[in-house]
Amino acid sequence: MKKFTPSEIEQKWQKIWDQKQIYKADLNSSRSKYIAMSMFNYPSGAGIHIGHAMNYTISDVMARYKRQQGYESYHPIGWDAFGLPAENYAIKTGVSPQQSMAQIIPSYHKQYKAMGWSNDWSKEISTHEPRYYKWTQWIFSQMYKNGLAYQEARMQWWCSKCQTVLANEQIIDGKCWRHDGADDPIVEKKEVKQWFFKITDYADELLEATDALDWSEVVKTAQKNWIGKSKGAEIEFKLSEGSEAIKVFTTRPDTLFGATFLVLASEHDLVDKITTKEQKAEVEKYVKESTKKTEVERQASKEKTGVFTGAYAINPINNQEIPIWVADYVLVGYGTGAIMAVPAHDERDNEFAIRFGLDISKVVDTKINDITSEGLMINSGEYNGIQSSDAREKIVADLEKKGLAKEKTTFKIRDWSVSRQRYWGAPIPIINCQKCGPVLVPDEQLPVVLPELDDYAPSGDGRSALARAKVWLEIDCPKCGGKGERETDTLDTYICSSWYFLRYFDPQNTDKIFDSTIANKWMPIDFYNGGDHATAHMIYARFITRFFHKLGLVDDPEPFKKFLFNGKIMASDGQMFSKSKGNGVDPLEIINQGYGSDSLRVYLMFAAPLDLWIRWDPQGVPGAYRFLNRIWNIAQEFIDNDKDNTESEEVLRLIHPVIKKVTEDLENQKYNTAIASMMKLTNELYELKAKAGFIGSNSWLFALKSLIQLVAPFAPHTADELWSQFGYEYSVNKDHWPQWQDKYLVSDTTTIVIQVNGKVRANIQVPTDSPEQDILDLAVANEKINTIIGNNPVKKSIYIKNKLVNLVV
RNA sequence: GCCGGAGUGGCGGAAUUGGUAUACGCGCGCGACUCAAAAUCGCGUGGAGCAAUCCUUGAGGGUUCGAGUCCCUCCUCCGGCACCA
Repeated sequence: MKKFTPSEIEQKWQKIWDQKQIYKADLNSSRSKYIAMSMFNYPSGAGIHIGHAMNYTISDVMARYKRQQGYESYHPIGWDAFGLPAENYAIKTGVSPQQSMAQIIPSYHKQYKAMGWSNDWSKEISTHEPRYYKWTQWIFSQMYKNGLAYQEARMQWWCSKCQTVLANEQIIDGKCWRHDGADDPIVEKKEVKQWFFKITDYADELLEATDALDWSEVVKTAQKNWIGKSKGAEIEFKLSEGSEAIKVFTTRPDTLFGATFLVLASEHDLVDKITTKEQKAEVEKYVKESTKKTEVERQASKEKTGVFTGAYAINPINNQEIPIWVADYVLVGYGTGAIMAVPAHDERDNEFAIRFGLDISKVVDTKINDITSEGLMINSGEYNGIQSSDAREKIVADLEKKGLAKEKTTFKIRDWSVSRQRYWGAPIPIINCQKCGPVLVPDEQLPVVLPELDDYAPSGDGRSALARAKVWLEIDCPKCGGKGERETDTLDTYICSSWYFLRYFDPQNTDKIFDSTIANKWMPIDFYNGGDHATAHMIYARFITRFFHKLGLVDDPEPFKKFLFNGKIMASDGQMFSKSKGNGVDPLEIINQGYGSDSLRVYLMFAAPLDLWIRWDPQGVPGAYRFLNRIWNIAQEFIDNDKDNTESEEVLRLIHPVIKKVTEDLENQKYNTAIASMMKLTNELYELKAKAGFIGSNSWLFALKSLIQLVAPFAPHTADELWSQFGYEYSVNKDHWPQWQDKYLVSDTTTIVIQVNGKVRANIQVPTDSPEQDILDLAVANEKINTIIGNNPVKKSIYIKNKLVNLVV
């Protein structure tokens, strides 16, 4: 009897898979397509850890399962290579990021292959290669040409450690996402000229399409909140003096009679113009201080702050003169950067009014403790007595006739800032001409190749290291031929990752970003998973795909048909894995201990439902190993034994329900219960073997063969080895999935539970589908039941077919 | 504060969606094999009780023949958003 030696068989099969290219997908195949993938990886010097092992195994199992079912299954591979870590490493060591990627990526190949992931290496891509980022730059050009890319000076979040601008989603608790430790600085604001993509143009359609997605609910909610649509009205308040007017956005126009003052954001354009001489010094001081303050500081002080401008505006509904204030609780980036304050019906305004002694006027009759709810209108002139929800529309309609209001919808989502003042990214294909301003690099001159440098540190003036690359930098304007300079900003790496899945279908194309015919055959991605990026990456990818859809490049506007937001794996002590804590677990270490990657894969997929966070259990892999070893041993026993041609219904009734269960569980990514049912089956086969010894029968062979097929997505090496030992044609990992037969799902006898008053008292064996009366007779006749019921008459009985009977006495 | 999700043995977790609660695994205990250990195999394992039996899905109440599952009140934990007008 052969021993189970994962280290031998895993290497053997990895070699064979490589040689025979079993996982190479034929993109033009006439089979039905299936594509499963996890978010691609950022290659770092540290290599993969157990969290990656979990992520990538999830999609590999799906890809393998579908491949076994006969689909043309594509499990692509690529690298998200641009970004700060490689650049920081380059700054420290002088080794160029290009060079370190050339070293790191091959070492990742080894790790990925050791995990037994069924990637198609022939179509590998990496975002840092010019042949890839040529098309990242092309996307920028297309955005520009379609009016969706623009440049604007804005106050931006700035990380003094990275020396770069940060997007909102890169700020965690007021600190840079890469520098969020206790000693790290809080992000600052700095005025920088930035390139933006107009994602706000797509806000509505992104939101509309969210509900229909087959995605983890948490992610859909997060995206909806992020887009943050609210319907309301824009209302114009004329100033008491002068011709200026202030527009405010409100979702509660019904409370307009209660608007007793206006508040402008510190950065609002009119602050300067309207402030009176007397108030000027105080306002200027306040504005200066509050713009310097970071988000954290603003939130930290719960006390509302603000200052009176000295100016007044006219409430358009009742012509009352109300004061205009400046306060930092009003945000410049949302709505119009100005609000009408209704202290009677808004908690923040209420707090502010109390602090500064401003008028509070109740205009909706609400419950005492709930000032923000709806009710009947009061103190509102002709609108008194009607529902506030009706007044909302009426007031807007009435003011609209006078040109003082209109219905308006606003969004929380901001345009996507895509400029980074860093070296290691795709250069923005723009030439800044002294005469013409920014001019697009002509498409035929793409890619703008990133030059290798001696020093990769940012130039300190806010520009990237590219500002020092003289030869590269200086270039004539493509429009007028005059002197120009290349843009030194590079593109946010989120752009690289927002379209990579499409390049998987045509990775070598030098003429087009991808061939639409192939892409349309393969899109959308059938299965996508990851444990991060519920908003940023997942929204950007949707945005870019929708943009491509409008360009006519893809038919389907949504990229990911199914998205699983999986949980993460933590250290045994409940902390996150981290290098500094030294609590990391290296998958290769587990594999090399002799357990093999199959056991690791089984453990990771068995430990819990995939959306749950799990703790690393050192006993888990040995447990999974034991299970595979049991399959191995029972298979060896069959091989070593004499065969007969007998059939056993008992065996078939064990295996067929498991085939059904595992198939259905895989469809729903319920891997843990799929594995549990295979473990249970294995145990039952052992029991049966001890009891009745079916080892050499046809049915036994069928059961073992099916079990090997079922376990193959999780333990592909072990499965292929046993498959070949059974003498079947290479490979179980392609086109071999068992089919269950319904006739073996039901047994001819069933256990019926007998309850008395809802409590389980006995169970009886009866022929399946017995008539109700037979069951009731048997139940009442049952000795144990009889003693419980005694002389009490059965008042009522409930019978659930083939399950239970409940006697009420 | 708001929006999600979840509380089940010593632990990770099952439960056909209202029908035998604790599947499967880990851990633990006992036994077989062994000079011994490991590995492997077998048996046991929610709690209380000698037992019959009783109790048990965060707490309390309700609906029902029957509730982990549905409804109400409360508590705790996790995740996301957070002065978004």
